[in-house]
Amino acid sequence: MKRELPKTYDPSDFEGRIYQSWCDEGLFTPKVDHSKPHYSIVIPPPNITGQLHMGHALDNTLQDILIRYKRMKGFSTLWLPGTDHASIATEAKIVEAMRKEGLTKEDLGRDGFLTRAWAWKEQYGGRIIEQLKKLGSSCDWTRERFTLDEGCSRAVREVFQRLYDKGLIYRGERIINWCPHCKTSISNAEVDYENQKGHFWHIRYPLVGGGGYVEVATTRPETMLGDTAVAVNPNDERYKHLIGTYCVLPLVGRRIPIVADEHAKLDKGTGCVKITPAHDPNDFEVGRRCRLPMEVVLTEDAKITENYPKYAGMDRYEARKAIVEDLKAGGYLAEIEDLDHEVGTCYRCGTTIEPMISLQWFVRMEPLAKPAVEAVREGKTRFVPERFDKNYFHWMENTQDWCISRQLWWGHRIPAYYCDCCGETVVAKDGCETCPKCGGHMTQDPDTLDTWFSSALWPFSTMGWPDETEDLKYFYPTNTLVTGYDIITFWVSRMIFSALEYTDQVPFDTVLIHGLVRDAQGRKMSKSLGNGIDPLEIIDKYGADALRFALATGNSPGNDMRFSDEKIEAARNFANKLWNAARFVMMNLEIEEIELPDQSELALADKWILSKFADCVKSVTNNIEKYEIGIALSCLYDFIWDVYCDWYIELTKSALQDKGSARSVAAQKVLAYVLRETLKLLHPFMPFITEEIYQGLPGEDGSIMIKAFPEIDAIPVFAEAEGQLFSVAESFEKVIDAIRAIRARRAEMGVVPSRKASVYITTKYADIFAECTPYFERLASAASVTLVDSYSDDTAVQIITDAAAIYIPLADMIDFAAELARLEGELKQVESEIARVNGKLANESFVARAPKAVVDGEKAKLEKYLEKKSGVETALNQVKSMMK
RNA sequence: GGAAGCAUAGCUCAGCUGGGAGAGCAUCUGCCUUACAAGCAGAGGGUCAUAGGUUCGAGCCCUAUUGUUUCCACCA
Repeated sequence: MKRELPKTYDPSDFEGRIYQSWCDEGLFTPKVDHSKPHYSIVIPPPNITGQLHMGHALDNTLQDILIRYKRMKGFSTLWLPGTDHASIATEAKIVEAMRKEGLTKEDLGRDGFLTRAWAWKEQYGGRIIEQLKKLGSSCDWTRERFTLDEGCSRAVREVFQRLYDKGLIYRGERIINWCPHCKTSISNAEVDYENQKGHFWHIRYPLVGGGGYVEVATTRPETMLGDTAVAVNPNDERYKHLIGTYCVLPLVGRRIPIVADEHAKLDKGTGCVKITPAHDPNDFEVGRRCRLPMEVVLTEDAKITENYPKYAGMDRYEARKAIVEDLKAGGYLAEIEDLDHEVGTCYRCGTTIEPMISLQWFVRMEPLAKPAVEAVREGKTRFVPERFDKNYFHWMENTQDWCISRQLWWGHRIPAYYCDCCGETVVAKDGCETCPKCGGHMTQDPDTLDTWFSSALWPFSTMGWPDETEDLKYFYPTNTLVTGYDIITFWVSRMIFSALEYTDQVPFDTVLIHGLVRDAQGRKMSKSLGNGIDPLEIIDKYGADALRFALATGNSPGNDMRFSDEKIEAARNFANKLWNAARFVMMNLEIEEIELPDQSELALADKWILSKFADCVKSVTNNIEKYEIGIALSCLYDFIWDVYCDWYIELTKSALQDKGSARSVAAQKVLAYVLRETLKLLHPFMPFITEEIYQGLPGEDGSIMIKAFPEIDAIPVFAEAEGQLFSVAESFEKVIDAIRAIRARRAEMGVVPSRKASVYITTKYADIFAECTPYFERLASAASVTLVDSYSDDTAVQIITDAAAIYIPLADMIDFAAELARLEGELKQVESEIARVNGKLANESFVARAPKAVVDGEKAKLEKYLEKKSGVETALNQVKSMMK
C-alpha cells in the first residue's frame, strides 16, 4: 500500500519510523559471506563523558556515507560501533559530580566508586548510542562494544602479558608528567602546551673554598631545593677549571658538585645549568650519566615535602614566592627576567603538570615504532589526504617510551602482582594469588592503564581477538578509519603499531582524515566559549538528512569547516526541493512499475536527461572512491536541482498534460526512472528522505538501502546506444541555450512572462529545434514557434546564439538606440574572443606544443564565434536600416 | 626552534594530472509559470595575497615575502 507524500517536507514525521524499520529488518547486520568482498569500519568510540558534538556528527556522517555506499555496491559491510570508557576524563567527571555531593573517591572506596562509574556508563553511554541512531548511522548494533567490556579487557590483559614477556613493557623510575589535580601520571601525548607569562630567575651558587659563584637560571625556582649538581659543558673554557669542585646550594646549604655534561650548552645562558634529577626530564638524564642522587621536593599534590621544614606543606607557587624572597634576602638572586614560555598542562583539567620521578609502567616504543613507520612508507596504510603521513612519521620516529600506568580506578587494572613477602613481581593475565617464589600472598598493582592502551587494540579486540573468530577472519583488517587530525598521534599511530605487533597486519588500509567543525566565525566550538552547537537540536529542527548534508557538502578531507545557520538552511531547502520534485512526479504517474521505455520512444529531452544522469553517476562514484565526499554530494545537488528539477521536469510538463498519450507515458517512465535511480545515488548521503520517497514509488519493494548502487552499464538504453545518446544530448543543449537567451533578453527588456510573443527561428539544427517547439512555448513565453529559412521583419527583437538566430516581433517594446548599443557591444565581445583564439592559433609554438585536443578545441570555438559574429552583423545592419 | 595547511566574488568555500574564473548565501530586477516563495527567471560583482621564475600557456608548478591557522619539540 503506497502512501502519498504529505505536502510539506517534515523529517520528524518519518526519520524515527524509518530508522526503526531498518533495525527491525536487521539491515545493518552483515553476513559473513566469503564469496563476497567485505568492507568494514570500526567506529572511533566516542567517550562516555558526555554527549555527541558536531565533530562526532561529521565523523559519523562520513562513515555512514562510506558504509552505505559500499553496502549498495554489493560488499558485505560491517560498521562496528561502540564507546570508550575514557578513563581519566570520565573519572574526573565522576569525581566532580561526587564533589558536589560532598563525597570523595576515598569515601566510596574502590568498589563503591566503580559501581558508580558503571552506572554512569549505562546512562551516558546509552545516550550516545541513541544520538548515533538519530543521525541515521547504520551501525551493526548486535556487535556493539565497550572498551571496558569483558572481551576488550581480555585483549588488554593478553597484550600486556605478551609485551611484558617480550621485554617490551617494563616498570621503572622515570620522569613522568604528573597532574597534581588528577593525581595521576599522564603520557607525553596527553600534555598540552600553553603559552604563559613567567620569569627567568638567575641565581648565584657560591663556590666552595674561595670566593666567586656560578650563576644558573630557572623558570621554576622552587625546584632548586632538589638540585644535586650544577652542570657545565666539558668543552667550556670558562668553567673547565671548576669541574670536579663544589658549590653550595643556597637556603639548603648542601654541597653539590660541578659536573661536566653535554646537556649544558656553551652558548645558552651563562653556560651553567642547575641539575634537579627528580623534577626535570633532561636533568634526570644528566643525573643518570653523572650518578647523581635524586632529591624529591614535591608531593603528589605539588606541595613541598617534609624534608624542607621551612617550606614544607607549601603549595608549589607559594613556595616559589617564599624561596625567591629568601634568595633575594640572602643576596643570591642576580636578576629576574620576564619570559613568555610554553608550559605543559594536563589535557583533561588544564592544571600545570609537574615533571616528577615516579615508579611507573612503560611500553618500549622503539622496536614497535619501526615496523609501524615501514608499513605506512610501503603504503600498506594510506592517509587521505596524504600530507598527514608527515605528521605520523615525525611522531613515530621521535616517540619516547610510553607511560601507560595511571593512578586512577576507572580503567583496566594492570595485571601485575607483587609478593607481600619477598616483593617478587609477576605479570599474569589470568591473575596470581600466591608467590611462585616464596608462596606469599600476591597483591595486584592498584593502578590502571592509560585509556589509549585499550583504544589501540580497538580494531581487533572488538572482533574477538585473541581468539580466531569468524569476524576476525572475515572483517579484519578493516578498510577505512575515519577520524580527525587531532588524534593521529594519540590513537591512529598506536593502533597501527599495535595491530602490526599482535596481528601481523595493518589495522586498516586507509585513514580518512577530516578537520574540525568550527562555528560560523571560525572559532573552535568549546564549552567555555558557549558556542557549541548541539547536533540533536539541529536534527529536531531541520532533520538528520539536512544536518548530514550540511556537514558533508563542501567538506574536503583534512580541512576544517564552519557550521552556520545559512548552511543548514540551504541543506534543508535542498531536501525540500527534492521532496517536492518527487511529489510532482508521483502525482503525475499513471504507470504501475518503473521501467525505461524503448529507445525508439525516447524524446530528445529524455535522451538528454539520461546522459546527464550517466555523467552524474560517473562523477559521484569517482569522487566517493577518492574520498571526495563533498564533491560527490555537490555533483548530486547540481544534478537534482539545476538539471532534473529546473530543466527536465519543466521540459516534461507539456507532455504530461496529455494524459494517457504515448508521449506522456514515456515521459512518466523516464521521470520516474531517473528519480528512482537518483534517490539511490543520494541515499548514502541522505538516507531518510531517500527511503521515504522511495517507499512511495510504484512497484518498488524493500528498502532502498540494500538496492544496487546505480552504474552506467545498468541503464538499459545505454547498453545499446551510449555514444548516440551522448551526441543527441549535446545537440539538445543548443535548444536550452536558445531558451536561456530568449529569457535573458526578455528580462533585460522588462517584458513580463505573461506577455506571450511569436518566435521565429533560423537555424541549421532545424530537425532538433522542430521537435522542441513546445519547450519554447512553455519555457520561453512563446505564443508560437516558426522555423524559417530567413526572416525580414525589421521591427523584431533579434537574439543570436551560436546555433540559431531568433526573431521576436515585439515592436512596441524595442528601443532601437539601446538595441544598437547592445548589438555593438555584442559584436565587440565576439570579435575580441575571435582575436584571442586567432592569436593563440597564430602562435606557432602553441600549435606545435599544445596537445592536439586543446588546439582542436580552440579551432572549434573559432568556428562558433565566426558564426555568431555573422549573425550579429546581420542583426546590426537591420537595426541600422530601421533607424534611417 | 622544526613542520604543515590556508590566502579565489561582500560572506562561506569548490576549482581533480597547468588549456577561456565556479557554487551557495547576501545584493539588485522581474515573476503566485497548477511540485516547491524553503520557490522560478534574470543581473551585477573577482589584478585568484605580493614579487620573481618555469612554460606556447599559471588560480594551479618552483622560489622568496607578507598575513593567518594548526601540529610537533623545547626554553636549564
